[in-house]
Amino acid sequence: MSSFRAQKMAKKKQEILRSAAAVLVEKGYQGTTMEEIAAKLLMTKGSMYYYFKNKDDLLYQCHLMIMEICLDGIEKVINSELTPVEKLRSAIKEHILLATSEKSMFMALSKPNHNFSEEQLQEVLELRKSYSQYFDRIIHEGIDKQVFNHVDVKMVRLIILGALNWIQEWYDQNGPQSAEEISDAYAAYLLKMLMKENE
Amino acid sequence: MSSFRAQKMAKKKQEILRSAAAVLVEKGYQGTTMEEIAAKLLMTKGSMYYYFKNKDDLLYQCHLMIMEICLDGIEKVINSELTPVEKLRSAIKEHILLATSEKSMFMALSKPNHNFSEEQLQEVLELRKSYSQYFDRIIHEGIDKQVFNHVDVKMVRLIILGALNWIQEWYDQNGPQSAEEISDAYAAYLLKMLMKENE
Amino acid sequence: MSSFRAQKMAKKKQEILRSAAAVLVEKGYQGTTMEEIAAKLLMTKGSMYYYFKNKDDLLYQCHLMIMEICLDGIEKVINSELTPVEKLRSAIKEHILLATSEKSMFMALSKPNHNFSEEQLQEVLELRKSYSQYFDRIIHEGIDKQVFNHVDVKMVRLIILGALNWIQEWYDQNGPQSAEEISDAYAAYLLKMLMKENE
Amino acid sequence: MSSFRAQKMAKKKQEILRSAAAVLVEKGYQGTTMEEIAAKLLMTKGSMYYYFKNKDDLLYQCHLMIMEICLDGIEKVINSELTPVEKLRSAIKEHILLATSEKSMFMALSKPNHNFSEEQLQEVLELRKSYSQYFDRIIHEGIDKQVFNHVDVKMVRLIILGALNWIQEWYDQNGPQSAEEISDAYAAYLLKMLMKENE
DNA sequence: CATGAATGAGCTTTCATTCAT
DNA sequence: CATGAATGAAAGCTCATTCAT
Repeated sequence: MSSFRAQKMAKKKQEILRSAAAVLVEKGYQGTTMEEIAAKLLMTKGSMYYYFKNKDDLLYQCHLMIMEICLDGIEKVINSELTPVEKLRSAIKEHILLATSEKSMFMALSKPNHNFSEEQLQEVLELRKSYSQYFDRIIHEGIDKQVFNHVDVKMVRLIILGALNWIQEWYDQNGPQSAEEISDAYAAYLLKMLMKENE
Repeated sequence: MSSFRAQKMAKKKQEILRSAAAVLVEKGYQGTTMEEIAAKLLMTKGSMYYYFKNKDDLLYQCHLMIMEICLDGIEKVINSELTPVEKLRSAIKEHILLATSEKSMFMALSKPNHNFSEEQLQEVLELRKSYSQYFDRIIHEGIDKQVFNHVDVKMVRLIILGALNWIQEWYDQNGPQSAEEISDAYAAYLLKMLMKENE
Repeated sequence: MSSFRAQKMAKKKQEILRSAAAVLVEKGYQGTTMEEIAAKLLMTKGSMYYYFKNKDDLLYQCHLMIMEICLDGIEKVINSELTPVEKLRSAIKEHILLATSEKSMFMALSKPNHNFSEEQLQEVLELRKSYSQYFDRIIHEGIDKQVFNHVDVKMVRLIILGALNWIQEWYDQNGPQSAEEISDAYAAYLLKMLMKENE
Repeated sequence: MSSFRAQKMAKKKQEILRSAAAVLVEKGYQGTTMEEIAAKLLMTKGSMYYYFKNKDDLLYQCHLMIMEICLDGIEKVINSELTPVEKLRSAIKEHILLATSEKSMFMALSKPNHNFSEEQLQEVLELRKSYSQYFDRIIHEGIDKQVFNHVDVKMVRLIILGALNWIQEWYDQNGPQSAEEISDAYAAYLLKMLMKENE
């Protein structure tokens, strides 16, 4: 069956994407070289062109992969039976855990690169939008159920995601705070923007 | 007077830095070329080496300039007679206004580049730290005066600055919200994290 | 076998070095461009970076190669069964033949370049010293065997090597004197500085 | 009188030439920059174009100046009342003294640069030839007067000049041997090639 | 006259990409 | 499939040269 081959290829692709993401995070788009990505996998530069059309394609797929992981995470939250408060708390924690876990390649996400084709760019933005909308949905749900204040949903979501995305800029694996602690604190403070002020 | 010449040179340097910052924001460090910076000023790339030792130097000075502008802004706030609440609100607004105004070259600030010499990196980090500390000071003042809750100052400050810095990622000059509106909303919501919960 | 690949690469490296040496002789260090070295081999300058880290590295290896050829030549002479007189004559002839033969890239040797790293410079100077010392050894042997006068060995050696090295400055492949004739004459005259003056 | 101006200009030219020669010796033709030459004289790059048409011109004149100094030296020797032996000894000493004296810019002489115009090149070669011929003349005189052996004059002269010119490659102002000692030794050994072998 | 400023040609170097084997 | 080797476009940088002031 050709599906065996296809599967094997998909595995390899994933491997490459992971390696690429790691370099991407550290060096940025233009600073990431095919050589370096390949080296991490004990491959040669040339080989990667069997799996990906070109560098842009590779990095594009990299984006997709990361976004999918994120979306998987939040979808699980959305579909759970939690209260809005707990959902938002979970979503925040999930995001931070992903963003700080070693394999996280989140940073690669900022500024989806200009080298992307219009089509690719649209796809990435679409996924981002989906992700945002999941947050919006949680917030709306909270407002509807009257546990959250009547806020400007978009603004609050932008604040939350901004705060979350900034974490990679300063997070240090060996720093004093664990990802766990950070996510607890963040969830607590950010929820204050939303919660009705009586207890 | 030689100071005249020097002044003229300084002016030109500033011009270049501004141009550099603009490109930097759009293309990122590695994506920024001397050619492009120069082209915006109708200069040739060769000319830029009359003013700056090399690309790294140029971009380093770029960082310094931006940071100084930011620091000037917040220092004015700090030294004002405002209440802590108003100070924080002002600092947030100031930051957003700077970050969204045409002169904003804020984005250039993320990930101070790896090409910086150790010395340069230290200097940049030092300035960033100063900026952060000003926020911390305002928060502390609020806590001392019992208008703010007893929060983890560092965490809250990271949330605030994260939210603020993320604005450049989505802010669109021609978008529906003015910088003014955004800053009002941001200030309002972010302050909720801090304010005592009685009305 | 990987040794096959390695060997092929070594061959190519040698080819490049030879080309480099030729240009080096004609244009001097700073005047030598990667482009020109490559052009002679119908390659592109970019390709050369597959074989050598950079221009300095290339030219450094060039030095090493030439010195090794020289050292091989004189070592054969040193280890022969010839009398000191014949050894010196042979060494002189060998040097001139090498210096004038098409493979001569001798001139490249003058003024080992300032771009060399301290380490590289030391290595080159070390090899030069070895070469000089071989001449010294022959002279000493002649003195010990009482066929040469009691001379200041260093001075005489400097005179000899100076005279030899200068040949490239004026030697013309198509000139009236063959390398053979030149080397005969040089050997004869230079030996006069050393020979005992009896019959 | 315009001759006053002319004289002043000539002085300045000489100054520049001296500075240029110094740099030339150390860095080689391509390695010498107008900037560096100017810096040594506390001038600016641009100013030098008032005195010299371009870099090649400057370096050409540099050659001329040096050659003239050399020629002056040997002409004095030639026209003296010394014996051929003494003349040759003097010429050798003179050359070495010039070549090692701090102001010596001899090294600049090797490989008159390819950037010279045909005309300039001819002129330089002409002067060199003159210099060589003076040596030839001394040798011939010695042969005629039967104090020198019947040698191949050209060969011997090439050996002598080669040995002399090589000195700059290794001479070190602070080395163990003084220029005086070196020139004594060189003169003594080189003369042995020529002297009749009886006493 | 001297110079500050600008220019542009030319160099070294990097790197995505290709392709024969 | 994988890779060694080559390519060429583009970048950073240097420097001789020019010119208005």
